[in-house]
Amino acid sequence: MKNKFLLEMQSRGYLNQCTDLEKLDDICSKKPISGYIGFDCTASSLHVGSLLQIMILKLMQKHGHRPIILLGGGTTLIGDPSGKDSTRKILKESEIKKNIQSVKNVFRKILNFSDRSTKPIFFNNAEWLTKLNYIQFLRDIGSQFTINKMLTFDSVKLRLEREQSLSYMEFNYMILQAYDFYQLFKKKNCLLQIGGSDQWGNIVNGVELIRRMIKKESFGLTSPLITLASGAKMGKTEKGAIWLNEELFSSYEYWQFWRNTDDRDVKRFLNFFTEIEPAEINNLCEKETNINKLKIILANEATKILHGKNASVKAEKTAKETFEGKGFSKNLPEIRVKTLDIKKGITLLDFLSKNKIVISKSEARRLINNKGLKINNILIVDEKKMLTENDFKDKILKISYGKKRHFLVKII
RNA sequence: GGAGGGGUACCAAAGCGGUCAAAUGGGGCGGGCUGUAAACCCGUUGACUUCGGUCUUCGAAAGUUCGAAUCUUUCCCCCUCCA
Repeated sequence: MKNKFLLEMQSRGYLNQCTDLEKLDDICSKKPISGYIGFDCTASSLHVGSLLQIMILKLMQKHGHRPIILLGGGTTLIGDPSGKDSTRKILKESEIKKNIQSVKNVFRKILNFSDRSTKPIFFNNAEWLTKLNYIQFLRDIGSQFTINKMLTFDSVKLRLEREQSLSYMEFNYMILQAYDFYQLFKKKNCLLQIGGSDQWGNIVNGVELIRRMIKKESFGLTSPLITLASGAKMGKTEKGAIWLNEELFSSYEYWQFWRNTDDRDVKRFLNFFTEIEPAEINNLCEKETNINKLKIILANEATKILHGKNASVKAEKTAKETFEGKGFSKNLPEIRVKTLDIKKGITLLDFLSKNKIVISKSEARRLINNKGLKINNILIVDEKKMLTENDFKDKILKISYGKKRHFLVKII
């Protein structure tokens, strides 16, 4: 391999499988290409599970290629059966529209829109999919696919083997995705489709469709499925997803997410989720004996890419003040209360549940009994405690839920 | 279409008339150790509570009973085998 883009893909561990790596290498070396990745719009934000794909788009830009982002307004109407045991709930068109708008913001933050030659292009496949004429589509596109072959794809095969139902609607998903690639190829000369390893079947179908329809060559490439050292899938934790949109997951929480990376994942993640050169990462990992320093670098770099330098610096400072100092940082999540409410007095239990720090008062009682609640770093033992003005210093008070979750309560 | 098995908390799985807010394991949460990691150890894991209890929960509804996750009926859903 000689192409810098592909070489870096490989050394960062983004490369899993490619339809024809040698030829792609050749083409990429000669001229800039366009490549696309499709994203579902089933939620108003993407989560870190999609971040690797976005990093790949960013890497394309770095090496002068143009990313195309396909937001699946049309395919989200159907639902991809890949890797799913059951049909997922079907969203309303209006919801999908809203999701698309919201998801676009993440790309605007992460990718570079100022360089003309690599400026990303957004597409919504609803543009062509919703206009299809069924009979025409069957004749032109449907005739290119055999059921025999479709049945052999994992997304279908696994469902059938497990005797889980697969609706005719979902069965069509792969054809539609293949058709997307064909459309992008025609519209923007998009030569490459990238996706997670679970997308391999869908991608190959697209490559094949293009070959059959217009006798042109295109390429497919997949990235590996990332799992955490603990075995869990990247992106969702028990507490909820690690969202990329700030409204759903603050930059401080995001920084904390990376800061809390498992030791065993640190080096991989530096390669996956930062823009530090791979050689430099090797160097760092060899030189730095304190792995926590590396985790801070990871958190800083990853946060910078999504939320910007300022947010990253602020998050690091907040973390430092909160975990290393005895005082409390001004940048912790804030809860505002009115003077009057405090003057009247409120039980701690009511306060915690009213401000959604706990889900129920039982949870709060349990927490106190388990020595997990602190106010201004002082352990609370009395579950009947009242919250009064005396608990505040300069109208501020810190509540800690365990060692990691802290809130500032301000009287306004 | 025929025969059988099953639906229990976040998940898996026991319980099969009262002592069941429901064993056990996993997961989660809190604490300890430590490094905001992992491993390990301890505690906790329906809601409300004046800490006496009260209310809701074992696929859904109705019923039997002093008393039902447990028994009966109907309905819904899943699985296995045969056609």
